[in-house]
Amino acid sequence: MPETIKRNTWQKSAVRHALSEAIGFVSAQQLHLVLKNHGSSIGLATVYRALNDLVSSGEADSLQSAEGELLYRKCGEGHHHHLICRSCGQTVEIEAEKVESWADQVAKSHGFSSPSHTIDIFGTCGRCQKKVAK
Amino acid sequence: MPETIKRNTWQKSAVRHALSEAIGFVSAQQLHLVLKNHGSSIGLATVYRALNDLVSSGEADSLQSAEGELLYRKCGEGHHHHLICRSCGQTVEIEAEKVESWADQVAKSHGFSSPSHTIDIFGTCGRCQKKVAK
DNA sequence: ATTACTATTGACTATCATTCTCAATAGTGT
DNA sequence: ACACTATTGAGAATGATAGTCAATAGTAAT
Repeated sequence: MPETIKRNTWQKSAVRHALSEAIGFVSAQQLHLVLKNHGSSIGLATVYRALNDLVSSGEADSLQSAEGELLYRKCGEGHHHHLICRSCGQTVEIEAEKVESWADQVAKSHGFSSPSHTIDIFGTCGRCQKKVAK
Repeated sequence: MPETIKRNTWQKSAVRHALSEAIGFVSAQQLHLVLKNHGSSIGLATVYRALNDLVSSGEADSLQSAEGELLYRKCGEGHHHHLICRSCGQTVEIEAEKVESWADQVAKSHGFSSPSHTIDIFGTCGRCQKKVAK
């Protein structure tokens, strides 16, 4: 029933592009700032909307930071998880087939259906470790 | 240096108690409502403060819901993870030693130090599956 | 008990990310 | 070019959580 036809706007492309330039995970606010600084007149609400679209179309991944902020990242194919640097946000995509199946199995063994999971690893990357040891 | 002596107040006990009565994870707001409904005059800010204390003293666990809300739960000993029902919030504590060590190993192999992780499994529990099939 | 000290409280305000509203604008197919 | 409507942007609204500060109430010593 809700058959809304999607349109392509320069705003959406701008968000897509800004996201692909970003290193690691970025927040909607950060992206908006970057776009503004580059002279764009895009609105904050639009950035949020575009980001939501990208996530639901599978072009981007999102996760919550420790502070509850939503962070976004352009992502490759398929299902995967992340190893994220706590201080600089640098991200490494990791595969976790074993853990995936473990999670599904645990859910089933407790009678839970349609399992999904949240698996993310945080740490301090090599570069940031050196910085701290200044 | 900051050596603040903790005091025991009926408010803290109330929060502790309300938390232990709760099934699964609950939000600070929910707890506050429950306490109010039971005639307590406790303030919302105090519930938040008490909850934070409980978490940092290890008496409770916290995690973020899909909507970014912080949820709390009284917890047993040691490090563990959760299997949570999406619709009723019922929680099962699960052990995941294999996954723990896997996570640490992945972090180390990428040069990340002091690893921590977020591993939670969501699903629909047996009871809720039946409800839906009404 | 009384007192002095200060951690804690509660009502309120502030913050901050995210979402909503709605009139104005701009893709899209004809 | 034209109508149709998805999308935009500015600002207001929401909602969770944190901060402020005077008043209150644990606590230990008297």
